[in-house]
Amino acid sequence: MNRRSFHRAPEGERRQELIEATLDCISEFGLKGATVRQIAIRAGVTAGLVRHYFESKDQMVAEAYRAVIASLTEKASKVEGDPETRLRDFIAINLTEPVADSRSISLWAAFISQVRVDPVLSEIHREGYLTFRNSLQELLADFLAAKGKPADAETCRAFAIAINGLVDGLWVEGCLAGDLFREGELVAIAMSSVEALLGTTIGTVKQ
Amino acid sequence: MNRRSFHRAPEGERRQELIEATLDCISEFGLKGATVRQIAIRAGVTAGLVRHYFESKDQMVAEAYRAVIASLTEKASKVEGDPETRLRDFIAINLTEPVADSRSISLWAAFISQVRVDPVLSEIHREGYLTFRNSLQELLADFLAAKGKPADAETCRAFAIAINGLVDGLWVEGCLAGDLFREGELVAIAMSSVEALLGTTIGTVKQ
DNA sequence: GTAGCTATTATTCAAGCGTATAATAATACG
DNA sequence: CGTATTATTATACGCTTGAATAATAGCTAC
Repeated sequence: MNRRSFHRAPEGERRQELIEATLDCISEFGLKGATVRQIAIRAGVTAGLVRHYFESKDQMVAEAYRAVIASLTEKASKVEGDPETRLRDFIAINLTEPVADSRSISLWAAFISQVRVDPVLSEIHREGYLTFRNSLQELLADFLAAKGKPADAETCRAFAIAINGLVDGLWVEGCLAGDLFREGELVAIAMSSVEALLGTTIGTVKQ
Repeated sequence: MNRRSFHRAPEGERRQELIEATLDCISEFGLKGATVRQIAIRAGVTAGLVRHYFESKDQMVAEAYRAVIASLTEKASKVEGDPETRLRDFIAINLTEPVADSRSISLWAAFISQVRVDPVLSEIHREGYLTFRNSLQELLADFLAAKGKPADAETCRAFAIAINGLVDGLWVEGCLAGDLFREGELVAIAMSSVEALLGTTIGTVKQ
């Protein structure tokens, strides 16, 4: 009858630990391997506790997805400084760690693969995507205006779609096969590509 | 004792049906929901038959992944005509159906999410990615040479990385939220973006 | 301190999983 | 036409899953 000792965690903290453990398991073992038991082990508790904090495993996973999106977007959303600096930082942040790493894309892909299956996840995704693209669009509007270039809504929309695609695509490439690129190569390619797209320098120094 | 009637399928055909059923289930129910039983139902056979054609479920899934990559790359790999036409077709093919649809990205994402988990899938992915990017790189080399632009290996490599990223990123955007874009908008944005990147027209007509 | 609350553990359950095996029906071949 | 072959079905097995329940241990308030 050796019942294991334990300590009571403050409300909220344990929830956070469980969500983090969920993400760890999904990235390491896949959605299939992220079982309630495995997650509990990772969080250092027993399986039953999950249902004390969440209505179901599915609900916990959905909240974990929200956390992923937040971690992928929050850093880039709070860039500061003049428009040019903000644009440069936006690109660099999305293509370097911790945003660009294999854990991130594992999590992202795991959830994307469920978008068709689970309408809840689908809605969470769409919300996150639009927020991200809109913040990029505003950033571009400021930047183009500062450069004295046409910055009407339609132009900014097209640029935002293109640059969002470019950055996302390079992010995927880098996350999945970072070893195929030289140090800083992806960021450099992104910078010069954005300059070519916008027809302006963004303050990067050509080698 | 009503044993269900059945017909014997020609060798290879049944394998193909099972792989197709596997992909259907993964895209509709996720990797988790793609159980042997569900796959068998989709294929119109009983579960036991899977093990008659494949050593294990995992092996069947790996072969299914090969099929996905093939379907995503084969159309774009056999573009024909002069370099300019081939480049244009390459872009258009990747951003319109059937390559760009929600089923494709569900499958792609499901496998990407397993790349860290399963070394077999990881190797299959890397192989497919490099093949795809190299064919794009050759395409660009031909195109730039035809346009009388510098086409050294390093330049082509950087362009291939950037354009591959751009196309992949737009592909993801379109697959996940096609309804957010106007008809043909993504292709148009891709075309004009590639023109800006390469500093050349590629024969598209500006609206 | 100690009574009460609840966070946490321990245990149990039915359902579903991948796989193994044996029975059977469709085909191929002499 | 009969027989061997094997693709297919049917059934069973051991294991894992998410969830429900009961027991218990740590904290808080008085």
